[in-house]
Amino acid sequence: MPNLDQLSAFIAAAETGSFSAAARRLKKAQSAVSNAIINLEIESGVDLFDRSSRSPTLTDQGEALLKSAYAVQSSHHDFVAKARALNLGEESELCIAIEQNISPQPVVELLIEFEQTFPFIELELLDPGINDVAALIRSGRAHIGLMLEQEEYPQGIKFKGIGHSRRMPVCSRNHPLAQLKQVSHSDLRQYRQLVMKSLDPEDTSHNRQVISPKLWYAESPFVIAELLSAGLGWAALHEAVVAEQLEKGILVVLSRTYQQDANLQGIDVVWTEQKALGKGGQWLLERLFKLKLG
Amino acid sequence: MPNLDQLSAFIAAAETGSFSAAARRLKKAQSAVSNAIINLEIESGVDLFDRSSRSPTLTDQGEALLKSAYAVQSSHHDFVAKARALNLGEESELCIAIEQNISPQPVVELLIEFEQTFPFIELELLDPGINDVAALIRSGRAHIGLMLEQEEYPQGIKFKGIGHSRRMPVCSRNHPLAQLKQVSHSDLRQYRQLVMKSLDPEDTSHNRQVISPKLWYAESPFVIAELLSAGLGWAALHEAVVAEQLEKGILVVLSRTYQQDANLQGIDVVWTEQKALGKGGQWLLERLFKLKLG
DNA sequence: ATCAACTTATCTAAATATCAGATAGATACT
DNA sequence: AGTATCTATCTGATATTTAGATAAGTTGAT
Repeated sequence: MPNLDQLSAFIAAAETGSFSAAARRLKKAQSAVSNAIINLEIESGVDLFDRSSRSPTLTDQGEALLKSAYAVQSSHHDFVAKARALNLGEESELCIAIEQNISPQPVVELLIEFEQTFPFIELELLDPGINDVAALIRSGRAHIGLMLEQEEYPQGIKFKGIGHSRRMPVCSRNHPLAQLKQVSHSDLRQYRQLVMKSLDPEDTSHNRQVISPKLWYAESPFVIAELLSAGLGWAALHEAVVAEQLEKGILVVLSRTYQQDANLQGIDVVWTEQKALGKGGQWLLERLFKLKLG
Repeated sequence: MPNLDQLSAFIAAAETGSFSAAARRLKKAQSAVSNAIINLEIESGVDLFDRSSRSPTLTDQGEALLKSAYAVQSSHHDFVAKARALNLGEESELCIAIEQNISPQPVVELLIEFEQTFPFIELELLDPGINDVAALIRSGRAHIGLMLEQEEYPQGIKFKGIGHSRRMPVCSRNHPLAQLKQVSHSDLRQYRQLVMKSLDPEDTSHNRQVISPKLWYAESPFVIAELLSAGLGWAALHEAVVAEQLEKGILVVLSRTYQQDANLQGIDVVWTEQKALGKGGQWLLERLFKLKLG
């Protein structure tokens, strides 16, 4: 039953220690504050102030309720602030998809700042497998994505390169390939190759990676890394995926006799202009453009 | 500017999917709900509902603001509930002092239930050294205490025994005393004794514990246990304090040739009736009476 | 003790906000 | 077409809130 004006009067009076001062702060008549607090006391059934002296002082119970009053007031401020943010063009939610092959760390650093700047935007993070980011953007499920570059994108998708990721053939340190000083294509062909494959059945980009005729597929590079760690086959994986296992010595990089320079793959920011981005999305996009990855 | 009635109307309409149904739930006229929501939309500057079809549906922005509206409403409910609790005789805060020699664990189990039963009472826990609980109760700093029994308590303090704690002479496993099969008083007198002493300079109860002429004092039994672990002297400590270090073998109990039965010391609940306890304090007191410690 | 300067409580009348009821127009379903 | 249900809007009645004036109390200085 107590309303927000009564709570504001209560808070102002508690902070200033005077009903009159509270009235001046709130730009209301003294009688308005006095009435508000008396009514609040009647409705809540609690004596909030001890008026025996000149300046009213909070009772113990008043002190306790003051904390709850602050809680109401601050959540109300949040409501108003969120409405204002929406009015100024902030979206209410933003979904970002970062392909698993790409290290999220530089983006996470941006997001720390994002959280401060746009406290009311709800953020969702997706980490799809290879080449699935574009589909998420296109369907509207995600608003901004980071993915390994493709030769062509679905219509309506915009993209911009922001760096590179190194891809390298790796296997378990116990794998026969790991015992060779240098491996050639014909060496690789003798063992099972694990290839990343998109969820999208139309996507055929994985075919360009095929070297060995003995193939298994997985959507997630992390699943592949696990298989490799268990000693199964070899795969071309990105540094972000295998950095930790290389560090620990579980996986090793194969030295190649061939195409030493084809191992750099571009990283693109992708988004769509069909659904216009809000203030938060624009801010994030601009920051992503300034990144230099790899 | 938006008020609580408008937020209630917003929430009810969002939940029922209809302004009319919301009005029925809130027992108001349909026009009241319609006005409330329209005014809320004007004041916040956000279109909350899409009215193009028969039943209004939340816009994305409305969905976002609904969450904030819930936050305001629930904190307001908390305010009202807290006021009601205070009215029904709950204190706003309760301070419990548990002497360090006593294991807090049985009380902690009670407090789990307390937190559910009295969610609005702020609880403070103190863990004073030996014999300082009574002073905290007497000064009003704490409302309920658990302490090792004393022969007499300050005036105005009420107490009730709820169990016992075992006190035993302990020292480091590397200490010379630990090498003896059995220790006598004259053995103990040869080494430094560490004694718990109250903060209160008037308190002389530590004198009754003195055996050795080589004395050091500490307020906290845990500090004494640390000194013992480092190999310094011996002390009579309670099981709650040294259980862990006995388990690990850092400290050992000395086998005595004397008074095998004087090692049980009573545990009292103490409180005062000068300041009447509220509902929460009464509840806790009754539960403490039912405990059987030791 | 007296006074000045400040408090809070209370009263009144006016301004304001809120509400229920009636009505009209729109939508969905039979 | 007909029925039921919905929302927006208008209107007058009701309730609440407000400012201003006033009374009475407190504080601290003179």
